[in-house]
Amino acid sequence: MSKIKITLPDNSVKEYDKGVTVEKVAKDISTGLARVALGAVVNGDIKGMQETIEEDAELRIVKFEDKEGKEIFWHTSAHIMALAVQRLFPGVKFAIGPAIENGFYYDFDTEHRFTPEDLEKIEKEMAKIAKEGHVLERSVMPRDEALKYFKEKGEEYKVDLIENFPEDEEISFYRLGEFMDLCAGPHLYDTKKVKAIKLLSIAGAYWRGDENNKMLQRIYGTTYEKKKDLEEYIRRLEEAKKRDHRKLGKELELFTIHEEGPGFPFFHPNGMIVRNELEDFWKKEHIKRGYGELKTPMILSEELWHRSGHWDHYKENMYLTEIDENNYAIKPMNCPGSILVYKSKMYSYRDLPLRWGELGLVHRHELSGALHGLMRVRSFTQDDAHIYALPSQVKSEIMEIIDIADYIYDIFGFKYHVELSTRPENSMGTEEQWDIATNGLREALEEKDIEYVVNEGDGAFYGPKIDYHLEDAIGRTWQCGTIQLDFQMPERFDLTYIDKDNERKRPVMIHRTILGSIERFMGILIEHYAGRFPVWLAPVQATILPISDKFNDYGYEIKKELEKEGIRVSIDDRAEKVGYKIREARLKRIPYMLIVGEKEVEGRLVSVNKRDEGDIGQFKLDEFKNRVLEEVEDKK
RNA sequence: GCCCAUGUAGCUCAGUAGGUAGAGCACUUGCAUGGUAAGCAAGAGGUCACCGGUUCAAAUCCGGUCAUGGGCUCCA
Repeated sequence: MSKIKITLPDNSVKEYDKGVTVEKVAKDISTGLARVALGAVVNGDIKGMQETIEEDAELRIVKFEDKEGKEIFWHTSAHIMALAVQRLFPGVKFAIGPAIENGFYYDFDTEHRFTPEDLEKIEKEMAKIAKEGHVLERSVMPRDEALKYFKEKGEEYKVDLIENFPEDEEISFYRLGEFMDLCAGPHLYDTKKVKAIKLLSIAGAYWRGDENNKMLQRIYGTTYEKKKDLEEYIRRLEEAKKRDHRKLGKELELFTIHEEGPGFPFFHPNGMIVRNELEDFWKKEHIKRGYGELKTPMILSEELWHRSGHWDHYKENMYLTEIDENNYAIKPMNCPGSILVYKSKMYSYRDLPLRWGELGLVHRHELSGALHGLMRVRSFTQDDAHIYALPSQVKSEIMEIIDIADYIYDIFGFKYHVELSTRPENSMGTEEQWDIATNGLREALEEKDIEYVVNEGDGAFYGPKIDYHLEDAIGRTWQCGTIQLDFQMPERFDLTYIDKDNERKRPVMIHRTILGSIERFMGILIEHYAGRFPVWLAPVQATILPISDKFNDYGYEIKKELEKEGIRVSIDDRAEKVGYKIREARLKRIPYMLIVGEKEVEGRLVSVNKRDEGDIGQFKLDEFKNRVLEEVEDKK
């Protein structure tokens, strides 16, 4: 048997027989790591304890705290759940069961409808299996044998999976007790480490995520090594729910959504303040950067949408209407409107690039089941802009947009990730145009040194795009900013400029948003700040709380003073105790409370209570004024 | 759109083996004039989402509709 050299975590090198298991190597590590080992990273690949090492390698032990460790742990947990389901509900067919971000799921096909009570039963069975301490046994089978095995068992989904594997590969299996599953691993050595189990929800999911396929039943769960960690996770989930923008939106009187208009949000006075502040900020930043502003109509003739390609590629999502027996559509996008403005005159190459922004209200028919608070609605305002550029200007324009996005997201303190979305199936244009456009975006990203993931086939029908994804309170990500490069619309609408050589040429069009939609962005902002908006966005910036109604007059006096400076200030003149008023102001997340009583009237002072900080002392009215104005100016 | 769950006062929720509803907060009024997270008391407020069926009787059982929530992206 040939020998291989393995470098261990303490940098010592040991010699082993080729094909040694990770388990064996782990046991040789003297530091006690083997006890906590869930697997190992070997030459960059994660391996379970059962797997073998075939060549010289560097080995790093993986613990639960590591990303890879959780993956192994939850993957094994999915198998434990599958075994539990097999025991309790014989005849269930198995689809797939991966580890996900905070746990795992498994998809099942059965006539039986799983209920919450079933989840409890399954949980108990899982605990039993974990305790039984089964070792997960890895094995391999040739492809045709594996196919035969699953065909005989009637496991049609496993058969489907294998049929889509490369022809000549061996198929690996893991056996957990009586449950034998098609599986690449890696897995825990045995089930004993799984100590805390919680099944979270039952959901429908299409086989292979395709709505033409059968809908399976998916059970989500999570597991931990320690009970305490599971409790901590559940507590975090509950905390996050408290900052749900739908809950805060109602509590802070920002917006509501009614049965009478599903997906069509109503903004209340408080919400409009946040919205208007955001929009004003947006406008100022864009004027600084050479943008002009447009406002184009919401209803435009059907014929226009045929020309733009939306009719063929986007009709499903459009609302249609009729005026004087002619067909019209409510705009789902702003670009055709912008294009009509462009076409209203002739341009020289000297005029380009043209940058035109539009806070454009669009309507899209989203699937009813996809609606979600402000995050996914049927009418929303895009902070859109279209840039008409010479081909030679495209890259610098894209880089400029990347800079704006950075600048704006940074003000709110957002973390985001970037995706590059490539050509979708149902799209316009030639392969070559798409390549040039996609590479253009890629180069800009790389030149800016921005990390991105490629999202194959998710581009717009007219061009590839760079997307900015922001996180909500519970870690779901939502696309906000987007930069799309478009050679199609200029072609379709015959957009031109006159170049140096006196020839008519085609400009390139860039579609872009930064906030994405005002609605979605506000939703994310609400969750990001947990309703505690920074002073410049807060619907009410300061509230005056007289100690008793004897001091209401003074309260109204200073209210007037502050309003003169444009500070949004309210007064609570009810005959309530100050403790009561403070409680209410806190629940409204008002940044400053100004408490006024006898002491303050005498010295023309305000006693200031700052949100999250409490009493910060007495201020002269002017001092306080300046403090707030500076904070508004600073934005952060 | 599809799967599952849910829908009782403005909000959070209780309730009924089928006999037309209850709490706390909020709201109104009165008393209390109180210095940093809920003062006391009284009052008002609901076609129990909507439509239909079963029944002497339906908020409760059955069916449908609408809306909301979670999921349908994570690839053995």
